[in-house]
Amino acid sequence: MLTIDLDDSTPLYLQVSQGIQRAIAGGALRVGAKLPSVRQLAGDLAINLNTVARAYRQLEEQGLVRVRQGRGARVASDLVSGDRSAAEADLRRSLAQVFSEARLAGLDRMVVERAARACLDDLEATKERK
Amino acid sequence: MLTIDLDDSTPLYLQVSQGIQRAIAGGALRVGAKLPSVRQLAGDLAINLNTVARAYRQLEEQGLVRVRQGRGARVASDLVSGDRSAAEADLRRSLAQVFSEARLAGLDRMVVERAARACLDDLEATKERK
Amino acid sequence: MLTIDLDDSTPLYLQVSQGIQRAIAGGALRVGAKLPSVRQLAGDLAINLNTVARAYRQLEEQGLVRVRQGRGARVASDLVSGDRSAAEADLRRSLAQVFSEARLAGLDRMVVERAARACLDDLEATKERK
Amino acid sequence: MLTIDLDDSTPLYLQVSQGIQRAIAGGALRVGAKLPSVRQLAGDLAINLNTVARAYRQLEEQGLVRVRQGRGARVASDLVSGDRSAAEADLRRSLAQVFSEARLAGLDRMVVERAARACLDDLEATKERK
DNA sequence: GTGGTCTAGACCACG
DNA sequence: GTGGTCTAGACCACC
Repeated sequence: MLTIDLDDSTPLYLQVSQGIQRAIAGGALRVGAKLPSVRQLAGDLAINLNTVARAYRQLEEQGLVRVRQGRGARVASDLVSGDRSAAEADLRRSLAQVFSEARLAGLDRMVVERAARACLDDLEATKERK
Repeated sequence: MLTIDLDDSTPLYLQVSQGIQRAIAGGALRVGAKLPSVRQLAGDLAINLNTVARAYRQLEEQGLVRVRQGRGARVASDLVSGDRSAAEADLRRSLAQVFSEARLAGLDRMVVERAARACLDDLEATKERK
Repeated sequence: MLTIDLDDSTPLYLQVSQGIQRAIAGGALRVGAKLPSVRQLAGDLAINLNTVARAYRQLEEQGLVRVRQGRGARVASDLVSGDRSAAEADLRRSLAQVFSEARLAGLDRMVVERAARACLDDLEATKERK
Repeated sequence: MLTIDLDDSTPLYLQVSQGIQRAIAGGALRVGAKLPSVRQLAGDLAINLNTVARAYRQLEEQGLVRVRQGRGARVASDLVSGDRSAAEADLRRSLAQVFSEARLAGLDRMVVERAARACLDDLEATKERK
């Protein structure tokens, strides 16, 4: 579920933290769920321990995860604090770029719309089964 | 229409090339249209000349723009080459991340859907007037 | 009066020992007073027995507390040994940091001064009633 | 002005970031001022480059510093965002602990008061000379 | 030249 | 056994 792609230019620690973010947003990781240990996850993903630690630190700073010395990390929340309208502006900016790239790549509007709907549905899927 | 945000951590040259990509995708810049000169754009945006040059070089590598010595740069195409299905996979990956972030920020599904629709409509708007 | 905050990143054993230190400094626990047993306090605070034991050990090393096998722990002193001028240097270093953080957080000088006075007063309050 | 104490159990990266925080709070580093480069500061303090980088990253996350690729770091603000009343609660908690330690070390109230006043004065000193 | 990322490996602190 | 810190050194991205 959490995969890393060495050919992706996104920093590894971001690939890790974003993967966990998606799992939290989608409900695969509920509040209170335990995350794998830094060492374990580093081993599974075949990346360095410090890289995973940095990802966890970032998630903790966002308030999504709570790390406790010697007791591992748990999901603390499924909401990040911050300005709602700023978030919406960010969303629009990101979507404008993503959609532009898709259209330039030759995907027509219908394909893009379908992909968007599918992604949104995926996101809710696990959540509903609560 | 092309703006630079120095507080955005996105590299300057990417902000430039992405802005031009969006203009091409949205039809504001049609095939054959002349781009401002490197020197001029650098002056307008108050950034380094090399930074703009790098953005143009990137666009040329994508095949969107054709730069000719001494005669400026023109839009060469509104399609980048590349595998269609790879593009769709990229799109889904990007959307999954963008939507996750929006949901974690507290935006509900309806707001996200509306934003997506609005962005897609914006993208077509200019194009239709062809 | 002694509370544990699991969301505080301060190690649990330090939260315990510091709480007892404050009680001794403020006179709530006088020299000779009996401390709760390790087992009892661990139960009350719902934390591990070893954690409390470690706090007591630290207090004993400072000379504030004397633990006697099978007879519990008592306050041995309300003074820690050590260089007076070193303590003053420590105090200044700590205050410089604490005040800086307060000012950066937007608290103005008057608020900070009032808080300092209030804390000092609190500390003496119980003591005076000796 | 910024010194590192290897005998202090405070993590090095925190010693660095706190030192810079104090300089900003005290006005020694005004908004817009350039910080030394990561490499330079690491060299001056004889610590590892990554340790300084982590301190800078932390300051950037707090919004006090703005780091720009290839162009170094500058002071972005002398205020951290956050709840004012939470900051005051933090202040009181910190002061309670610091004052307790001072009293236990044998410093009498007058000495502590004088130290507090001196620290506050120091903090304002540079600022006033604006 | 600037900062960013990643690795490898060691040691410590915590519960 | 958990995470935290620090180091050393390499390579890359940016302007």
